[in-house]
Amino acid sequence: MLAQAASQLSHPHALTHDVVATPPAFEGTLPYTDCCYRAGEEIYALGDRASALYQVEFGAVRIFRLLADGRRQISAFHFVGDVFGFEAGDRHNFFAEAICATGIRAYRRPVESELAREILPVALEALVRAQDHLLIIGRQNADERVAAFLLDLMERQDGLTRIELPMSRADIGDYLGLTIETVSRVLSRFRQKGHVHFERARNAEIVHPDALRAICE
Amino acid sequence: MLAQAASQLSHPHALTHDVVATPPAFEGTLPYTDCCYRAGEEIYALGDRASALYQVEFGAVRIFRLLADGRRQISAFHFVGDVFGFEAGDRHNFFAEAICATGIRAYRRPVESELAREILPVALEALVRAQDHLLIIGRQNADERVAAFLLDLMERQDGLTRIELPMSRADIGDYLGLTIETVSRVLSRFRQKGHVHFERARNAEIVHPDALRAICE
DNA sequence: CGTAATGTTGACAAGGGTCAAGCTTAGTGG
DNA sequence: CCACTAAGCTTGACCCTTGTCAACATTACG
Repeated sequence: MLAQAASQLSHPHALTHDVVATPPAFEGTLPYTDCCYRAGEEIYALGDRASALYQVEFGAVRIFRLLADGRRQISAFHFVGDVFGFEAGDRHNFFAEAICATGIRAYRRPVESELAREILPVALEALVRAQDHLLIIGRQNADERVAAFLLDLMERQDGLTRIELPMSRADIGDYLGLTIETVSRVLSRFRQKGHVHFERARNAEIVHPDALRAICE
Repeated sequence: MLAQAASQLSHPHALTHDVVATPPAFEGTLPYTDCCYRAGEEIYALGDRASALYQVEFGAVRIFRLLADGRRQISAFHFVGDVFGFEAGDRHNFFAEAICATGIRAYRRPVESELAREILPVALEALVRAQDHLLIIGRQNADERVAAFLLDLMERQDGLTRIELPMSRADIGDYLGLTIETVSRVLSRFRQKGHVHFERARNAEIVHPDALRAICE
């Protein structure tokens, strides 16, 4: 597993281009460099100059904002193949951190004219995702939110019922607008009902996807 | 007031181009037609072909989604000058309705290559707005949400402390992820504390903007 | 002027948050 | 290799914010 090799790296550092087989997002169009991050490491911070586009090669990334008192809202998780890091201005409006040992391909930001065509589809998709998320957080209860989250994870992991949850319960809570405790309680209830089986806290088998679908309507 | 003239129209219909002085969003680049809508009228529905971009000339628009059981999440309000209606695919993912008598300029959707450069900035801005909204709904309480909403309205109405709320309490609730009753109670509390003065339910004076800023941090 | 839609307020209930204790797991160092 | 520790997770008890239900007030409109 690539993540194992990566976890031994003490600092993010450039790799050669042929380490990983992730298909490039901008095939043949943009120069890039690869970089590894350990769990919890910052990829960029709010206010940093937005000078690159990023693609996840392996691992997972959380994108978030903070309120003055420390409350955190995770607006997105990114997994293998996902592209992120484009911004409205020339500065980042968010923080990005590696959730676990993570490889990132950084594409030098193309000039404005080319950039538009390249990333508009990605930006529009991100917009739809953000608005879906808004519906979930604004109008669904804890059970519905967690069910939708598990189904989303499943779909993004090739639809396989065995899923990994690389993020902590705190991450899930901050993504769904819930507390750690509520996330934990809902997952326990799903487990008791037999909808999900947890081998470990971060490895689950979705036993009855349809039960979850029925919950989030 | 243009809205008065518009409110007499019985059906949406094309206007000549020189009725309103709103600066076009795509000056000289795209052909357009103008159209009027009455309060509550649908501009487009989920699933409709996304064949145009829209700009508000006067009035206000709500963009929303529905859950199967009728719960509604308003993802955005659009006011004079705002551009909306771009989508990830070739179909609309949302409903758009006029909140009050509203004039809309519909630009024929440009070909893909031109489209990208035109609307990328608008799309990125919408993304930031959606993600801001996510933080508010996911991590702020009722007082903070309503305070942030009032300040947002104020800023978008030229920063003047006299603001209009064209939308109903139900709209505000569905935008902020609250019920009508909670919105009403919070507004009453703000009124009692002297932060806001309501001349009518939909006309307010923000007496102490800083008090509201302090509330939403 | 009368009616329906919209908004306000109150009483009560419940979903989810807070605080606290205990359990599991992974990582570390002897 | 095992024991210790810290971080992460789970569970329980309690409480608070917000939702629900209902009555009433106000406004807009025909």
